[in-house]
Amino acid sequence: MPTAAAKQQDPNDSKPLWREAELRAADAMGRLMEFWGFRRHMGRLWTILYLSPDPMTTGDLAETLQMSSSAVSLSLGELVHWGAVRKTWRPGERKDFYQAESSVWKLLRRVYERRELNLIREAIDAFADAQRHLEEARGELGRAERRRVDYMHKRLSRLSALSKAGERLVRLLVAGRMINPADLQSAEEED
Amino acid sequence: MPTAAAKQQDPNDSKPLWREAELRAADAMGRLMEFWGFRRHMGRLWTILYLSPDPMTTGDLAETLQMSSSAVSLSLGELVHWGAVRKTWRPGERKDFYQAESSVWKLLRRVYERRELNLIREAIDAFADAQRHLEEARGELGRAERRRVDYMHKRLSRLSALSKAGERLVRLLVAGRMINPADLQSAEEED
DNA sequence: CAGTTTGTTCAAATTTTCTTGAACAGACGT
DNA sequence: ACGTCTGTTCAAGAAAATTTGAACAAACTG
Repeated sequence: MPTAAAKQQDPNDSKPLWREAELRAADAMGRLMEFWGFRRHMGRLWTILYLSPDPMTTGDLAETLQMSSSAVSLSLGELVHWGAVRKTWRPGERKDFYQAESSVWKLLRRVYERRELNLIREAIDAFADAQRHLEEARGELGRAERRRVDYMHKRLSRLSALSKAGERLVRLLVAGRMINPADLQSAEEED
Repeated sequence: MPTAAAKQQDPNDSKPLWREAELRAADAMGRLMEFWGFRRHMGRLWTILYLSPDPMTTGDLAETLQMSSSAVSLSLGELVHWGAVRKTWRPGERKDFYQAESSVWKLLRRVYERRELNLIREAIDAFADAQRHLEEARGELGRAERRRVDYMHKRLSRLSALSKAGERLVRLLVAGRMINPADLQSAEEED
């Protein structure tokens, strides 16, 4: 039975010496991207492209990362959708070529813009909704419950304030403007 | 066969009118926390505690959120570990009581500190390792491969610079100091 | 126009993660 | 010291996600 090592060392494969280093870097970036809410493969693919001087085909990528062509297609498509990878074209070649959009920062900005800002806004809405609910129900309550509801209302206001401060902060980040994290702190200190 | 609605309306359960609002807010926060890399339940639990004027027991929480006691125990333990929830004690009562640590900002800071900074540092190390690998291998390569390796080396330097800028940025955020996101941009512009 | 080559989509299968119930352990009151 | 109540841990089961191979579609070649 062939060992894992034997399987890795395909005799006809002129695997470059630096491939291992490349893969390790790609994996580190994959982990990072996973933290941002992407698939690990997306980070790996992007890195391989980023480190390559020339555009690559899906076949190259599949072989380098030992992925199935469908997995490559899926994650690569998502990268293109996020603007992290560009499809390029080569005269005389039938295949599509891909190259990394080199601005990581641009990519991160887009992530925060589309994913995080939306989430925060949804939360802000939910808090406001909850408050409205409380106000409507307040009339029908006894004294004890009314106190409890008032407490919740106040706390929800604080969560709202905090979320709005967060939203502002992310918007500034996306716009590349200076940020003062102390704003967040003060948003929950005032009571 | 009892419908879901019937199951929810336990006749003996004096479910307060505002419970629904509370749950909705809790869920919004759960989603947000999920984005930070936590379990949704952690956000939900924390929110219920945060909105409650009095400390609560695990039983209260399990009932409110319809969770099993083990699930409560698990997620609550993690919240305590992260410093987002405090165990409090009540004279004459045998149960443990829990209350939310009210500073969300403190919690977020801790997240960035422990989770994100570590990840970034690991990535920085991986990039440096990869570069070292390349340097070692460089001698044994032909001309074409050498050019390729040099390219990778340069790109890895850029990734390193970017990661370090990110690390700095997060550290400033954690310290509550002013942040200039333009640093990130410039980290990858210089070539 | 038929035959290749390349890329995408989809359902099935695998892997991973989450959840649960039961067993265990600790603390308290009698 | 025993029984009861509370909280935690763990292995089994359920749910969710990722991955894959195969079928399909599209674009080019001869």
